Amino acid sequence: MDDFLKALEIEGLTSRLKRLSDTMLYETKDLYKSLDLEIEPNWNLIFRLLQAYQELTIMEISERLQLSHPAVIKIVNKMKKTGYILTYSDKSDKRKQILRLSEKAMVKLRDFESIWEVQNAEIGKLLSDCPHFMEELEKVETKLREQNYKQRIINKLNE
Amino acid sequence: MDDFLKALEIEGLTSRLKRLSDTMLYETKDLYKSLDLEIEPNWNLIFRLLQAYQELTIMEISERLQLSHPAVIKIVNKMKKTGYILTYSDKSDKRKQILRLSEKAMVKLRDFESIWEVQNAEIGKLLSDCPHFMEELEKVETKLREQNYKQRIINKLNE
DNA sequence: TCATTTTACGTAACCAGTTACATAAAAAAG
DNA sequence: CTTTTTTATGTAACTGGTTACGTAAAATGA
Repeated sequence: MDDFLKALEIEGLTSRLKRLSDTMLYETKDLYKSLDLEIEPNWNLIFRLLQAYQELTIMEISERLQLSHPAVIKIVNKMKKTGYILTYSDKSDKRKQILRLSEKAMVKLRDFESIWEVQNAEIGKLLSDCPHFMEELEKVETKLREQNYKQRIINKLNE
Repeated sequence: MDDFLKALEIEGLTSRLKRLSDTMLYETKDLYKSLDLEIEPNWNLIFRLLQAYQELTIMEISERLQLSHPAVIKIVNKMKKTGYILTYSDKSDKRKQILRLSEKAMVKLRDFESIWEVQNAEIGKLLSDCPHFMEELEKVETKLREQNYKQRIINKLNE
């Protein structure tokens, strides 16, 4: 079966990126379910952040991951429900909720680290004959950070 | 602001792909809204398919785009509501719904083609110093088609 | 020809994101 | 001080995907 998105060349690119990212997401969910791991795809990001910084607020996570704050709230609420994250409110700024990893999280991390390692190795293999992929992805991200996609199109239309 | 996902290297890749694909999706929606165009991101895929094949069923679209059939039904229902798609049921197989572009779609397509052209040119520019991106993306897709991501991990764990 | 299996479509419930809006606390400005 | 603006968080409604399940028609096979 030929891939119509590929045949569209440039016009199919964003849909292919979405397809790839959705595939990774749903297969990873399925993987964790099969292995009976109490974790979701992308929770690793929060674990990694809190490993690196110990304590962070919702907004700090939101900025560092470049995710909207409601998205972070949703992830964090689930991780609180499973007992991986503890929160308390900042004494000097009562608006802020300070997040840190629980003892349970520290213990579970050992299991999680080993599966993440396998996943990373497999992704490495998928990229084994793609030596420019990461670097070129970064170039695209950088360009879009300098000027966003929508604005690029608007400017072009006004030329 | 440094990008934490980038710092995660391989481990941040799938989240970066999701972030990029979400960004393109939401900015494109926003773009069409600003321009008052009665179209959604990814409707172009259906337009292109029906331009190429004139008539297709839900399942044929689903296979060619590698999207689940409920996803196709949702897109197509919206496009029917805006009057771009006409349907009738196959005489010789009453299960099948045959889809084709309406006259309205053919007229609107002229406007849409011109904005898609600008979008494609801009994406081309984003990729201008990424000569391997499309080709390497395809390599990854091919590998995942040969054996899916989940199975790769499972196999590795059983080694 | 009739029972069984497969296929096409549809619906429901879920998921991970978004934007838009509300509220309360902190910071800035008068 | 007090008013105004900004910031941190939370909630609601929406979006474009998914899987799971149901149903009717077609194809298969005994």
